[in-house]
Amino acid sequence: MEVARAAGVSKTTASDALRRSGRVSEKTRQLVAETADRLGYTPNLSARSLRAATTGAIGLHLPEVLTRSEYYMSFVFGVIDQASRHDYDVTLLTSRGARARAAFHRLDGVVLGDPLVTDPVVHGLLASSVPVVTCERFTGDAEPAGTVRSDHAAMLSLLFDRLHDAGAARPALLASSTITDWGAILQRAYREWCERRGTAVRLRELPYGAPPEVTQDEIRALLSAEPGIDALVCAPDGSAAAALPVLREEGREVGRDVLLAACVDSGPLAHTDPPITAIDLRPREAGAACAELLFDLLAGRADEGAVRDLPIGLVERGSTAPRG
Amino acid sequence: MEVARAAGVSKTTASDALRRSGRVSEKTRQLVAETADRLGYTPNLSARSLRAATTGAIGLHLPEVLTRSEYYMSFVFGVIDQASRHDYDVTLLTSRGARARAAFHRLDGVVLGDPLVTDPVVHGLLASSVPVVTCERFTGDAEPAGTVRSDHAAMLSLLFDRLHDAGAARPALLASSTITDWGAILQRAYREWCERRGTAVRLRELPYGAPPEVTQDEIRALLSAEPGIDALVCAPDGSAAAALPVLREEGREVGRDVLLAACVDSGPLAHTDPPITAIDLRPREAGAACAELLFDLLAGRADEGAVRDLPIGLVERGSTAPRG
DNA sequence: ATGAAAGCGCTAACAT
DNA sequence: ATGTTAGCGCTTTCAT
Repeated sequence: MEVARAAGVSKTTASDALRRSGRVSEKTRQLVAETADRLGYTPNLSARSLRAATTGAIGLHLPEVLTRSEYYMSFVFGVIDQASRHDYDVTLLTSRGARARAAFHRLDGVVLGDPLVTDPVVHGLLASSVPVVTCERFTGDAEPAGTVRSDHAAMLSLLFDRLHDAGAARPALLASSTITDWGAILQRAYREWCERRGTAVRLRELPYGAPPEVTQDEIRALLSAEPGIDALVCAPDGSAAAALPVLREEGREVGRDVLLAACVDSGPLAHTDPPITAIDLRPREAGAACAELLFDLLAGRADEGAVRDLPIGLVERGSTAPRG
Repeated sequence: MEVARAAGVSKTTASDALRRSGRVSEKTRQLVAETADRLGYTPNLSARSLRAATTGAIGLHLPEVLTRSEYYMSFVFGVIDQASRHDYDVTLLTSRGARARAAFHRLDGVVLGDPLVTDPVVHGLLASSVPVVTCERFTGDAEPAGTVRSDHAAMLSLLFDRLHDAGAARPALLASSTITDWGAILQRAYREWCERRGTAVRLRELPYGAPPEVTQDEIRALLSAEPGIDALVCAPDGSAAAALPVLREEGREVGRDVLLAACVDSGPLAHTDPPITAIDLRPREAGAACAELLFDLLAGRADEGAVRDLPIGLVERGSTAPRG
C-alpha cells in the first residue's frame, strides 16, 4: 500500500481501512479512502489471491461446437448473474486444453455446461483438485463435486403423451447424440414411451452441433423412411426450426398433417408459422443453479456429490394443436 | 517451487526447467518435468501475475440486456478463440459489478462488445488504466485504445437499394435505439438514403433488448400508421423473425406484397418461410478482430486510438425476391 | 549450468 | 487504534 501510505499511515492501516475490517477509526478510514480515490488506487488482485489462496473467480466451460445457441448464452448469463452476486468473476475456459490445466490455480471452482464425454478438457477438469459442478450428469466415470439436473425423461414422456392425445399415433424423434447425458436420456425415454404405448420406434440421431443442412437432410431421410410419421419431436437445438420448411416442402401442414415439437425452446420458435411447441429448459435458471451449488460447495453449505433438481417446463404452441 | 525442489534442484532451476528458459541442461529439465508431473504440480498463476505484473487474462463486457442473442454468443467465441491462441483467458464482466473490476489488476485489457452509452461499467472501464477495445464506436466522450468497426451505413444503403430495385417504393425501418453507435448509424443511413431517393422517412424505434411482444406491437403500429409500406427492414436482433407472423396476420405475403430484411443475420432466418434476407455482421470475426487488436496494442504492434475495419456481408434470401 | 537472495503487493499475526 | 514483521509462490538479478 505504498501509494496510500502517502496518507501518512502504515500499509496495514491503509489495507484495513480499505477493506473496512473495523480495525481503524472512522476518521482514518475516511482519510485513506479519500487518498486512495485521489490517487486512483486499485488493489492488486493477484497479490490478494496469492496471500489468500483464493482467487475470486470461477471457470465456465461449454461445448465449443455450439457457437450459436441461445440456450448456452442464457446459461452463461445465469452463471454470471449468480457469480457477481457473490462478487466473483467468471472465466471462460476453451477446449484448447493446455490452458485449462494451468488455470486451475486461478479458479476457485468450475461449472461445466453439458459435459461431453468426448471432451478432453472436461476430463482434465474433473480430474483436477478444484470443485466442479456439472449441468446434467457426466456420463464418463469421473464424479463431479456437484450436479444440477432436470427430469428430462418425465418431460419428454409428457410431451409424447400430449402428442398422442392430440391424435398422433406414429410419433418420431430426431435425436441428439448420446455424448451428452441429456441426449442419452431423451433417446431412452422415447424408447420406453414407445414400449409402453406399443408403438414402433422411429428415431434418427444427429451428431452434436450438426449444421442446418445436415439436419434437414436427416429429416428428409427420416420422412422418406417412415412416411407414416404424424408427429416429429426434434431434440437438437435449432433442429425444429430447420424442420419446418422441410415438412412444408413435403406438402405436410404442420399442426394438422403432422405435429412438431422441440426439446429446446428458443425465441424464434414462438414466432414461426405456426409457432412451435417446445420444452423450456430454463437455461438461465440452470446456470444460476450451477453457480449457486458451486458456491455452496465452496462454503461448505453443500456436500461433495450433491445433486440438485431444476424444474423445466412445456410451452405448448400451435404446432401441436389438437386435430380439429 | 518447493515441491519440485524435492527433485534435488533449487527453486530457480526448477522454475527455469519448467519454463524451458534454455538455462538448464536437458537432463535436469527432463528430471524436473517428470517430478512435477508425478507430484501433479501446477504453477500458481496469482504468484506469477504478481511477479510479472501481467495477468494472462483479458476481460469481455457485453450489454446485459441481450441474454438471448446468437450474435453475441458468436462474438464471445470469436474473442475466446483469439485469446486462447495467445494463451490468454477471457473473463466476463457484468454490469452488476458496481466497481469496475477490470481496473483491479486482474486483466491486461478489455474488449467491449457494443458499448452502450447508458452503461456505467462501460464508462468505468474506459476511465480505467487498462487498454480497451470496443466493437463499434463508443458514442460517449471517452476514447478507447482501439476500435473495430464496420461500414454499416454503406451496407444498409446497399440493402435499401436492392429493395428499391426489387420494386419497393416505400420502404420502412424498424430501428434500434441510438444508445449504441450501430443503432445510430443505421437510423442516419436510412434517413440519408430516403433523402437521396426523395422518399418519405418511415421509421419506428425500438428500445434496446425489447421483448418480442413489444416488437410486434410496434410493427403493427408502424403498419397501421403507414399502410403503404412495401418493404420493412428490421434492425434489432430477432425483430425480423417476429415481424413475419405480424405481416402474415395483416394479410401481406412476404416476398410479394411486402419485402422483409434483417440487419442482423442469425440461424433461424435461413429457415423461415420465406427465408429472410439479412446483413451478416460476421460476429465471430468481429470478436476475433477485437481481441487481436487488443493483443496488438498490448504488444505495441498497434497504436493508441487504432481503428480497424471489419467487412460485413449481405445474404439475400426469398423475403426480398424481385417482384415477378 | 546452477544457487542464493530479493521483492512483486498484499494481509494475518504479533507487537505497541 | 495503529505500526512492524513475515511470507504467500514466483521470477529476475547477481553470484558462483
